[in-house]
Order: sequence, then C-alpha cells, then structure tokens
Amino acid sequence: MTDSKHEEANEEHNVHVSSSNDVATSTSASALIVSATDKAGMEGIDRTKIDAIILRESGNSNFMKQQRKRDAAVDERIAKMKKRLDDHMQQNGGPQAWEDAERRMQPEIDRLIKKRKRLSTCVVVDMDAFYMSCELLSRPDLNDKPAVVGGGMILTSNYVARKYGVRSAMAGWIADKLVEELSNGKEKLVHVPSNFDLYTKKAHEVRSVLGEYDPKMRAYSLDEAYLDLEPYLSLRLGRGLKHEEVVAALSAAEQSTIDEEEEDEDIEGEKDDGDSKPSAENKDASLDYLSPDAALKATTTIVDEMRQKVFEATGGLTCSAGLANNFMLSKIASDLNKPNGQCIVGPTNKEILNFLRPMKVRKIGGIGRVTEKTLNAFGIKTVQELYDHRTLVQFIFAKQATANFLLQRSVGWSNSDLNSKDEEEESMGQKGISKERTFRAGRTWGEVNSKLEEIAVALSGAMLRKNLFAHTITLKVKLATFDVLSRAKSMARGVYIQSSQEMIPIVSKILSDLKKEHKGAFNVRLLGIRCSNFKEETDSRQKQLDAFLVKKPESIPPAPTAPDTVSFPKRSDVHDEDETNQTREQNLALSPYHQKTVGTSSPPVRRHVSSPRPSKATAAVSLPADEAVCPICSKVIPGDNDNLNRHVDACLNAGTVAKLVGESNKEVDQRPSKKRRVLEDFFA
DNA sequence: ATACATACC
DNA sequence: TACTGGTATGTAT
Repeated sequence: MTDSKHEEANEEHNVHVSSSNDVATSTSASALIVSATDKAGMEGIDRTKIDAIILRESGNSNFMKQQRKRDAAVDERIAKMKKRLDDHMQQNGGPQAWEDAERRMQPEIDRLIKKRKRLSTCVVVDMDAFYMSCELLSRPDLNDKPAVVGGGMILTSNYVARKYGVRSAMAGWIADKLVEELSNGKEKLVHVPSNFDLYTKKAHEVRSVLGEYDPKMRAYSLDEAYLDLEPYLSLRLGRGLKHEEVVAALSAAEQSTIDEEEEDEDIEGEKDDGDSKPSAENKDASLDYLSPDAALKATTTIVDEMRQKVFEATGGLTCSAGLANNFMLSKIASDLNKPNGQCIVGPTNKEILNFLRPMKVRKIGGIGRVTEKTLNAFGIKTVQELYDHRTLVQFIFAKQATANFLLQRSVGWSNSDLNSKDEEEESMGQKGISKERTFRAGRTWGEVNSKLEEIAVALSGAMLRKNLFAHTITLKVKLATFDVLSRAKSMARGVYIQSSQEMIPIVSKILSDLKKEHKGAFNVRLLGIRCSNFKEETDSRQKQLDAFLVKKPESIPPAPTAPDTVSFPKRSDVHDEDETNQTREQNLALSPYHQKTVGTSSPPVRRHVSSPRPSKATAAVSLPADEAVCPICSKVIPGDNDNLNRHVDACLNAGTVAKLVGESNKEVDQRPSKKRRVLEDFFA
C-alpha cells in the first residue's frame, strides 16, 4: 500500500497483497494489509498473527481510513471500466473491433520478439538490505537483535526484525508493537537513525566497482544500478584482454566519447598499448562467434567476480544481480536469489517466456498496487494471463501508451539500451523540483505559514544551485485526514521565478484560498511546494556559465534515497529449480583482480550516474576544489558544498539580489531560445 | 493548464 | 502513541 512497493522493491518477492485473491471487490480492511509470506526465519511466528496486530494497531488510524477510501475509489473506477467495456462490446462494431485489434497486435509482437538482444548482458545490481547492512558494518552487535534503520518510518530492517514481520515502509510504532508482542515482551526493536552520508559513501564504493564493468552504468538509487556488459564482454572474451586492460580500454573509450561531445581533441595516446582502442565498432562484431550458452556461462562468472569485488570494496556489503537481455527481465531476476545471489535469464524467446509466464504481473516494473488490482479484476494475475488477454487489455486501458506498455511487457520486451535512455532523459532534463515536509497536525495557522516559508526557502536554494527557473508553482497540502490537495499556478507568459521571495506570496495566497474553500477541518500535516516548467537553456555560452556556477568540481552526484530490506550474507547455493531459471552461484575462487587500475582516471564513471549532465558543448569550467562562487554576490566562498549552500541561502534571505534576479526574470522573452539571462549579466 | 493518482526507490 | 520524501508520469477534466 503506501507502499507495499517498498517491500516489493527489495528481496521480499514473496510479498503479496492479501486481497489479490478476491477479484474486483475487496474493500475489506484486510485487503489493505501487506504481509510477508513465510520466508526463512518466519517459522514459529504466525503470519496471521502479524496481520492481526497490524490491523488492530492501525486499522482505525486516519491513514488506514484514507487507504480504504482510495481503495474504494479504485473499485469504482474498475466498475466503470467494466461497464465501458460491456457497452463497447454491445455496440455493432464491437466484436469486429475486437478481432481487428487482435490482428493488429500480432505484427507488433513478432517485431518485438525479433528485436531481442542476442545475449543476456543487461545487468541489474541491487544491494542487499543496503542501509541496514551499512549500519551493521560498524554495529555487528545488532545482528542478533531486531533492528531497523529509521524511526517514524522504517527504511530497512535486519533479519531478526523481519521475523516479526517488520519491514520497510512500515510505521515505526507498529513495528515496535509487533516486536514487543510477538516476543512476549522479551525483545525491543532497536531503531538506528539513518545516516545518508554513510550510505552515499558506500554507494560510491559500489559504483566505482560497477563503473569498471560499464562506464555508462546508471545508478538508479543508492542501492541499485543498471549496466550493460556487452562492451566489457567483447573485450574480455572477444579480445582476450585481462580485467585491468578492459577497464582501461573502456574508460579510455568513454573518455574519448565525452571529449568528442565536448569538442575537445585527442586524448588517447598512452592510455594503453595502441591495441586496446576499442570503441563502438568492434564491440558488436566481436561477440558474434560466441554461442549463447558460452555467453551465459561467461557472463555468470564475470558478474560473480563483480559482486565479489563489490563485497571487498565496501568492506563486506553484499549485493544481488539479475542478468537478461533487457532490463525488465534483469530487474525481476535480480530479486530472485536475494540476498547475495544472482540469476540469469537465457536470451532465447523460449527461455524468456518460461521465466516470465508464471510471474505475477506485479513483478513487472511499472505495475503497482492499483494496476495489479485492476488487472486482477479482469482475471489477469500472471504474465501468462496478461498475454492471453492482450486484446482485452487493449480495450480496458483507454490510453494506447498504457495498453502498449502492457503488451510489450507481456511478451517480455523492454528497453535494453542504457544509452537511448540516456539521451531521452538527458535531452529532456529535469522536469520539476519539489520539497515537502510532514509535521504533526494541529499547528497554529501562523506556524503552518512559517513552515511554508521554510520550504520555499529550501526549494529556492535548491533551484538556485541548479540554476532552475520555473514557470509553474504547485502547492501540496496533506490534511490530518490524509486527504491530499494540490493547487498550481503558472506565471504570466515568459515569466519565471526562482527566489523564495517570489514564491512565498504566491503559495501563501494559494494556501489561504484552499483553507477558505475547503469544507471541514483544515488541519495540515504536510506542506509541499513544487516548481516545474523550467526555462529552457539553449545557449551554450549560458550553459558554460551554468556549469561554472552550479558545478562544484567534484561534487558527488546526488542520488535519491531508497530503502531496502533483508540482510544476510549467506553465500549459499541456490534454490535453482526450474530449467529456465538458471541460477548459478559458483566459482568463489578467482579474481586475481584485486587492485585497481593504477592512477585511476575513473571520473567518467560518475558522469553518468545520476545528475543531468551539463550537456554537450560544455566543458565544465573548473574551480579550485574547495572554492565556489556565489551566484548572488559573486564572492568566492571557500569550503565545501554545504558551506556554499549556507552562504547562498543567507544571500537569498538577505533578499537584496533576489529582488534583482526576480525583476530581470520577469522580463518577457517570448521565444524559447532567447539568450538573455539574468545571471549572465552578473558574470559576463 | 490544472487536479489528483500512481509508481518507483 | 500518530504511516516519508523527491521526481516523473498518467488520467481526467
């Protein structure tokens, strides 16, 4: 629910929503409870007991009431969809349209199947119980007590806590109750406050290993990354290079790609013996000779090595991996042998379908609780059924994009190319930025308003750091009832804002209007502000300035937070039953590769991690590593990012320049590619 | 363009 | 005693 997704995202793939059996109409309270099926360690404690406690403790909370309300709304929508479908089929053209749709889909299906990547080189790496595992490195004593990371909301739990049904996304007080009751008061749940600096540091250790295998690796969160091993494989196997040589070659190739983009010139030279100058052309060709079987074996071994290196580089953190010929499949596979395991899905259509067909549709990334429920209501629970009822699906989901997405997934097709994703996302840039804050309901109106201002200042600071100017601002309010309201306001044409001074009057007005128009108590528990519709940046000179202003030289790419679950290094062999699901777990031996590529010019690894690149034609102008220039007052600010941020906030609060910025920004520039920009004037 | 929902980690 | 936060995108109007 709020998020069974948290669990699902982790290795608890046995998690289910208890309502899923009951097609279409469950609104019962139990429908809202998510619980774990018996994983190892659950013996002795009854799952129904866990469910009962959760229900008793939280069943009457405002939160749960809201959940039930939403659940009812979903049921209502499903009912409407059914009716619409019936009506459609009653019409004259109905049945005919059905057949037409069926016929139209077939070529698309064939096309997708033909398009599959030849080898299973797409890898999803997922850290095991990441936050908790990080903590356990320095707190081994917590291994035998029930412990979690997080207070009010649990981010991750250790193995002992999971025995009591404690899992991520659970409210802290419920978790406490579970442990207390189920241990008959003998145990008490330990809460470890989250320490994101630590997790970020560990994540970078992980990424520096993964980046050796694919410099284009994408980090989706602190604990999860996507890689394509094809270039690595073609050098290691096709060219017979050693790991270190491959790493050097990949990194050189990546570097030269970047330099090309940046219109720089030669870089190569002594990176490696002139031999290893790989790059795009030879990588596709060089694996052609490799049989799928041999490739599976080799890839499995290499990913095992890679995970071993992650273990070593992090001082003992384990991860799991999934391998397949696209990322949808790898993602599912990465979950199957958690913790500390991996799973490879063979590249043939037959293997893919055997792997996928029995899966619950919920396993598919992008299908959440609601979509699952909707599909279930139409008799679709597994991927097999999703495929069998593909025509029905076309009719249920009005939006073609959605129906198409489901069709693709039902035949096991998804993106397998990190680069294309790269371009898509990168060319589009960030779409919005927001800050929100939950607090205890029942504040005075004055307090609520000052919260709002705090949020505006924080958001403004973040926008300043990223040099973003927004055309639209949205206020989000969550009431004590958990009802969520939002109101957006767009500026006049060509007007963009960034400073908190500009935001505050707008959102304050929206807030008071909302309060007026809302019937019933207006007891606020959360406020959020979102800014979107950013001003386009098209001028490359401007971009250089932006890079100068915004980029602190080696600032680490910020990664969104992510929770996790279970822990437990049990490098055991695996539940590898069915023939399609080849789980290996093997050669623990190996890895003569311990030390790294010498001077390690591995910065390129980071480039692709998460933050939007300044983009082409922009060489980041460098500053001394521990200085930055305040874009407001132009002073050089020594110290780290925090220091800069503090200064910038102070500057903003001083209000002086903010006013200036605001003024000039209000000038109308009708064309998207207008050069004039405020800050440019400051620095030109 | 706006409101609200869904999904993801 | 009290169920997160940040971002993107879909759906409906």
